[in-house]
Amino acid sequence: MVNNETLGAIFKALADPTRRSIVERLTKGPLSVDVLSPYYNMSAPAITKHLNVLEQAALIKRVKQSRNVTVYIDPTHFATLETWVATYTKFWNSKLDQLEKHIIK
Amino acid sequence: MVNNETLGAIFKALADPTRRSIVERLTKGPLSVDVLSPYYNMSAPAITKHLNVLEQAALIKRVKQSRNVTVYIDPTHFATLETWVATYTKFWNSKLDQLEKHIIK
DNA sequence: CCGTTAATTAACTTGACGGTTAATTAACGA
DNA sequence: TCGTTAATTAACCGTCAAGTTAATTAACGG
Repeated sequence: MVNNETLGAIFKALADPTRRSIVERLTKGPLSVDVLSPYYNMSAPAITKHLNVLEQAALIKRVKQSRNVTVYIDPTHFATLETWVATYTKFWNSKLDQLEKHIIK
Repeated sequence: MVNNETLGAIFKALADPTRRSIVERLTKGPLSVDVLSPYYNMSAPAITKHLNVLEQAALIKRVKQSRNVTVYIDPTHFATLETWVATYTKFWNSKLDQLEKHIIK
């Protein structure tokens, strides 16, 4: 099973709309912090904090090159998340199957 | 695309370990509140609050029958969640494919 | 060398969250 | 009828999260 603490960090990270938006933008390519800050009408430290949360959940990676920090998406935990969700949808589908059989019978 | 507000409610609801545990237990069958309360060494009002959050995210349903409330899991939003996650894993898989082709070439 | 810029850290404020106890509502049952 | 039980609501408390501004670090460039 998936580590429960890890799972909590992932859900907590994705509960915030700004962070979900950042993740979505990152699928279109890596970004630097100074681009994100004006986009969200938010101070640079606020963005830094959001990135910390995302990084702790291992949903992103930061690479510092001289002064500039580039932010990349990290796919591993999206897979973790998918696995977790899948266990529930599978469960439900099997229930539906049972129900269907029951009705047919 | 999936409603952003709905998505926030779902992630927020699943960010708490007690609520994830409740959801997990509900897959084994419906429950009543008075069973949950002692199990988590938690007051009944605390459980009520957790159920409110889960219900607002439409992850569970409550059915009151005379004095007792039975709690059921509601699968619709697990599907919503799966859809959302899938868009990211799909994105990533396509990136991997591109990378693979690039390496091979 | 010095001013500017990118990013983080520190310190603070505000509001939401997770828990509590006490009070309330409503239904059961001896 | 009246005490008990299931559940929720109300009011409250401590902690954490999300934002701010100010200060700090480090690298760029004229």
